[in-house]
Amino acid sequence: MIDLERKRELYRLQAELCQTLADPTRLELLELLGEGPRPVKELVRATGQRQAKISQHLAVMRQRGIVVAERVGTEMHYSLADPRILDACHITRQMLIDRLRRQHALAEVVRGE
Amino acid sequence: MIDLERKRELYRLQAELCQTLADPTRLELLELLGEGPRPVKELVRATGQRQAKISQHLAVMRQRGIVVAERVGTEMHYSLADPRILDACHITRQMLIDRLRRQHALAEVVRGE
DNA sequence: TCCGTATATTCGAATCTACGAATGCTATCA
DNA sequence: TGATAGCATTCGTAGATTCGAATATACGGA
Repeated sequence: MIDLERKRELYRLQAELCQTLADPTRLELLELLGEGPRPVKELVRATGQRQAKISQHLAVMRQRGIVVAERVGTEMHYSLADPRILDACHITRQMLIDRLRRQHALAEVVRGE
Repeated sequence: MIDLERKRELYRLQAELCQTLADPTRLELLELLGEGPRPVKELVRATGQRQAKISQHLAVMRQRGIVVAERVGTEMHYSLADPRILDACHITRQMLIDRLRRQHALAEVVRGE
């Protein structure tokens, strides 16, 4: 690779992005936002978490450019900055589901012996 | 969703997987392993990092089932447990590259004024 | 069996992260 | 101009993470 520094910098940014995805609440929020823009109130309701917590997580994702916010009257509407983030999430999720299935199948075999 | 608990547990596991990806060295290792199984020595050489550091990161990924290790004579050969992990990485990376490009284009416009 | 190469583990310090609690800000409406 | 609803921010703390340094383990060859 010609520019090693640039490559390393990209890995650093990518790690930062992954770090932002590394929280169950944030993953749930992203899924919710996948269905379209949503006010904070609705996200709080759907997740059942405290308002401050949701707001903190939204702030993290906003700072990292994963979601964008827009004021609509008295509400703040959040949406995905780039829907491709969901593609990545769905791949990792499918990997997990497949792994769980394999483990389950293995457990069946062991149980049957 | 019928089983909210199961959904939450999946988000937890998914967050754990993302957490494992949230390190530049580990991302670099995954890319290297994408080209095929590699001995630790080679990974140390390619990254230019200390051996202990590489071994620690490999241990983390091994424990989380992202890579698998096999002894070959005196060496340990590591490989990807599921190549789909690279698909997810490439999506996030492409998102970053596109974002950087947009920022660059915007900088050009500003500079030209 | 002793040695060297290859790899793994342990430990401690520095740094980061998520959460609850409390508080602040802003727009609408009476 | 309060008052209220909706949301953001700050702060303190418990727990997690990363790294280097040191040390341990495993295997093949002499």
